[in-house]
Amino acid sequence: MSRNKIEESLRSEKKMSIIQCAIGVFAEKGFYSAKMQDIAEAAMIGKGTIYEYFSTKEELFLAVYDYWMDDYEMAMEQAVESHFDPVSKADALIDTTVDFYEKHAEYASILLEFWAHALRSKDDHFLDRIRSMKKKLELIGKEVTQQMQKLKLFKSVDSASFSVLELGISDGIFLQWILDGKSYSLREAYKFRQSVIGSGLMMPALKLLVADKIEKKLKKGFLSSNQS
Amino acid sequence: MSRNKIEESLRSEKKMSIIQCAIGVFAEKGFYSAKMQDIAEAAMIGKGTIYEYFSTKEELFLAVYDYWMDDYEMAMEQAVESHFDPVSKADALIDTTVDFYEKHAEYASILLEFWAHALRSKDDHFLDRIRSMKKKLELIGKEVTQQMQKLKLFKSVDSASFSVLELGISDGIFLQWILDGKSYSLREAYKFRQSVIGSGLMMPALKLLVADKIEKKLKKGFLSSNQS
Amino acid sequence: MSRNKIEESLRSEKKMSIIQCAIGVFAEKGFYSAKMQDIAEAAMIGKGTIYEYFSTKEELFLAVYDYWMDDYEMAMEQAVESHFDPVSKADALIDTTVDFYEKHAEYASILLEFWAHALRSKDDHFLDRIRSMKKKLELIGKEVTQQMQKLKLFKSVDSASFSVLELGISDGIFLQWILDGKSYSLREAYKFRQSVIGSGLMMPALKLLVADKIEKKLKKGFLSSNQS
Amino acid sequence: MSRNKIEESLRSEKKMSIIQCAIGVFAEKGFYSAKMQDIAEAAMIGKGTIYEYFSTKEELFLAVYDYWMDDYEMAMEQAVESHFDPVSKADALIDTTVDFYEKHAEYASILLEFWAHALRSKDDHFLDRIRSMKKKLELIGKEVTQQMQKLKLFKSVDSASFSVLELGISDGIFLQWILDGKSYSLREAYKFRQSVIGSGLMMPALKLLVADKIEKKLKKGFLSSNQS
DNA sequence: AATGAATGAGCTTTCATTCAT
DNA sequence: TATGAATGAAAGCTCATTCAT
Repeated sequence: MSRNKIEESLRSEKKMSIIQCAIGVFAEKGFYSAKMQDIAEAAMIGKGTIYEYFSTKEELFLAVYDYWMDDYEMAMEQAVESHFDPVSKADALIDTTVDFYEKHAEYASILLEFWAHALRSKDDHFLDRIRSMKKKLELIGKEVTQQMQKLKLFKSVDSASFSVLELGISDGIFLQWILDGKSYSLREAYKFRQSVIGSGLMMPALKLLVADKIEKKLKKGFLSSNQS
Repeated sequence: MSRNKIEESLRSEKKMSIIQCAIGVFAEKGFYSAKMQDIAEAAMIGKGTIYEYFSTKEELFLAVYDYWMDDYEMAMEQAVESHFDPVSKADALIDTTVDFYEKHAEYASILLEFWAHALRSKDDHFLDRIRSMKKKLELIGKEVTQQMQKLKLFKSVDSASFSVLELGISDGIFLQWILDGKSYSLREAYKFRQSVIGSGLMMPALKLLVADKIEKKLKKGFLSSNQS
Repeated sequence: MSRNKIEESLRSEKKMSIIQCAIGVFAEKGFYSAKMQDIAEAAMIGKGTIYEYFSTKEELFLAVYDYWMDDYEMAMEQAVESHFDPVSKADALIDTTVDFYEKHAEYASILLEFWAHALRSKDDHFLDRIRSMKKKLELIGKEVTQQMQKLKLFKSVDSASFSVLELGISDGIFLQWILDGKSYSLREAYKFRQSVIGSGLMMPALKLLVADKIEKKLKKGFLSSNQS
Repeated sequence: MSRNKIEESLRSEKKMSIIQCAIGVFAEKGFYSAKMQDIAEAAMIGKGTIYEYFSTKEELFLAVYDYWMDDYEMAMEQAVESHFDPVSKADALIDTTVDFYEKHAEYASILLEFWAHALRSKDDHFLDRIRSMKKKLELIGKEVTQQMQKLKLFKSVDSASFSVLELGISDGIFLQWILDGKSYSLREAYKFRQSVIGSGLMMPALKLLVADKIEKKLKKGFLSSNQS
């Protein structure tokens, strides 16, 4: 590696370190109550040093979001790529999402605040990031849905609409879970959701195979604490 | 009405007026960027006067949320009470929700911010309000679901879990709709959701009646702009 | 006086009080080293209060300059108006200038800094003030010069150019006096200047009357400390 | 040249290069707004390198002033030395001054700021430089004046006072010229000044020779744009 | 009750200076 | 010698809150 590249890499590493520290502070205090001082202290650097890497607090906030979403996106992409049949893919996507959300549950407030920020911000910078992320996820969902349909596993349904709906449901469940104080299993909630939806969209062929399991799941719900 | 009561009533009216003006300001600027001065100006009163009714900015923010949620709650309660059969009730709930969300779309960022605020706040004040609201809505959902099941319209499903899921889905769809720039019809998205879920949970008796309609809806999706 | 006017007047008074305190601080420390805190302390008010009257530090600086120049301008106008013959007017103008400069000698650095600021400032706000002030003084000088010429006391000279020159000379002498540590009498320096110039521009009629006096003045100079 | 001397010389050269670059930056932005970074960039060296040559920003500012004044002083000394008769010397001094000021007009704000700085500075460091410079120029002026008197070209006038006055006038005219946006010829203004003063101090012998020219100059002034 | 002038804690951001390399 | 990453003191400005009227 050339001298230049090493420096570049060091710089990038330090940037990451700041971002990681910032995540914790933003999550705990929120964008406005998080002070640059706090973040600097968390990263054990001088206040001014942050400004060597990010020109404003807002930019750092954006970087935090990006860092996080890149992580999620990569995980999701890997999930689809490592499976061949769409049913496994769908399962893997849910698993990945649940893993991610469970791991980052404490940072949920950042997500909410970021969305709020984006909705209000004059420039579309923030909103654009969110939408570009959503587009990618919608695409993944759409493809899996279409594969399901091709294999006659799913009824005929507008795959784009369904993908958007799925995304909304996913965020919605996560949100409830957080607001409910994580008092139940997020994974079970996702599976329950899958049962409800699957129950409606599966073609008879597939349905027969899993009908019993689904029926049981529906009856059981996800609120009882001891899940099998 | 006694002298005292009249005064009390006047006081309450003024409080409402402040809240109503505050909603707009909070929605536009967000909690932190909204200035007490802005709110005072919007309400055409002096800055100090706000403090006669609310002791801090945070308390006013809380009042704004309460005011809003009370509205929603009342509308929802009225929706269930004015219908007898559960199917109409379910339809009415959706209608009410869509009406409410469409009407207050511009205030969505408050909701997000409030949630974020609540998740972070040391005291559970904020979170408690949210949960108490959620409990009420979950109860309504649970009852309707149980009625559906009693009438053999719905499959056997844990009504509490289902109600929680429904709430999450509802918020999730709204959120996507907002983040997507309200580029499609919120009502159609809700109906699509209903078709997906209904398709899975309806008992054959009910299903036969609406199978065609549902099938069409699923095929069509909600993203095409000109909805019938 | 109406309620409104009283308030307006109080406000104006407070503004003046801030300006007066700011003059001292700006003079002592210079624009950049003068802290808003310092000025607030000098005025015995809170830091924030200054911002109720001036929106930025720069605006306060401008106000300080204006306050000062208005003073000077008024004194100069009064000087010309209270005399009828141009010779007395010229004497009065010099007296007024010397009085003013002697009184405000300690604030000279503000003047210099203001000029420097004006020369650099992107917007012509500052420069415009200076020029408008200069225009007024030039006009006064021009009129007196023309009156002198009309009365055949002065040789034929371009009155506008002469007025500009006089202004430059006036500022220049003041500047030297300050930089020389006020080691001689400013008034004597001005009179010396008047002798030098008068000696050149007076018509014989006037010259004869004052030739002796002028000659003495020129010989004596203004550097010897004990002036008669 | 010894190894040591060569290094010394190189060091000195680099110092000069920094000073020259600093002049431009100080002039454009002013002492406070000029950033060491800007200066480093202008000199195409690292920020830290400046500190190898100047221990503080203030010292660099001082060096800039010295560099500049040394230039002026040398030019003035050369002007007197290269002429023998005092009239030519006086003309040469004016020419040199005008040349210098015209060439460095853009740096005028530095001069003003430096003066302001000097007047305020606790230590007399800055003020001493200015005074030592002034002393040299006053001496030059005094000698020329005395030569004029010796040759009976000038009336009897206190040469020291006159020299101080001349210096003040010179700075004053320059200042006006700058503040007036250089809207007229600085050289013409200086010549006009010379006519006014010369007219008063010349002895009849010299006066007769140039009376016509002077009279014309006085009538014409220096404000009309197309000068002959 | 209603007001808005006054306040000062507290913020982000800047930048001269240092120092390890 | 030359560098520029790191630093933290410092300052302008904001705004929730207070309180005299």
